[in-house]
Amino acid sequence: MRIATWNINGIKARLPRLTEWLTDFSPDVALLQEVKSVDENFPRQEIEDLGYNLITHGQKSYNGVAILSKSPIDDVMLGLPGDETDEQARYIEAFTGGIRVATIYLPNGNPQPGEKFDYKLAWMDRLITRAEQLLEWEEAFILGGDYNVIPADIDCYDPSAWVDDALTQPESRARLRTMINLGLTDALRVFHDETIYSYWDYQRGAWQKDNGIRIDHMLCSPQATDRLTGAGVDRAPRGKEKPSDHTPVWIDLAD
DNA sequence: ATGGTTGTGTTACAA
Repeated sequence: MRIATWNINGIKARLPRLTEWLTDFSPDVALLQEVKSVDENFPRQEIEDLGYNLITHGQKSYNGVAILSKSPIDDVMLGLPGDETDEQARYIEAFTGGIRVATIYLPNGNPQPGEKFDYKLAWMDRLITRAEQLLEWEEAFILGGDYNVIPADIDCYDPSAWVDDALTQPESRARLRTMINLGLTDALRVFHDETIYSYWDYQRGAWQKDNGIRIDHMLCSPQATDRLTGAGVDRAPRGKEKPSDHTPVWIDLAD
């Protein structure tokens, strides 16, 4: 089965790109971020017409995540546990197609230092706690999404331009490494040891110059990693009209 | 040169 993650930067603006990608690329499961829509306005019918079930967790104007799947979606959990006062829609966990998946829109954290960076680090600590809980079950699961963390300098076209950014701070990178050290695998790195990007800024001709960064990740539990047969980046959507600034990252799992 | 662009039930703010 093929599972992909894509930060679409607005479902309303991106619906044509999303539907053509679902048709052409045909992932079994799609983890979406930054839908920027309340659930009532989400264009469910257009997606269901393509053969997908979907769960949305949205809010007005900002954030918002969704899980699309060709299989039924069960055991849905909206929101990341650990802070009942957190109202930002950044996490859905569910069971579909025989595997547990989460769609993650991790806080950007800029500017740093500051309240937003503190929120990012606290959110990552909650994600680590949730990963520890999931690992106790010793089952296959995927934590995929926009992590807003550039893991290492190889994942950035110009590390010197990003030294003060929340995406490269030691505190951000250390927390992502903690997740790896718990036993999760960065799937894209299993199949690609070269520089490979998932995001290009809209500004300064970043796409045309290939000035990208890698911030969209698919972390696999040991039982999921055992089934990994491939991983990659689908660059095609980034080159089309009215694109998202992110492009899909995908993995293939043996049945 | 602190620039540039895109999205949102926008017109400020997040990315």
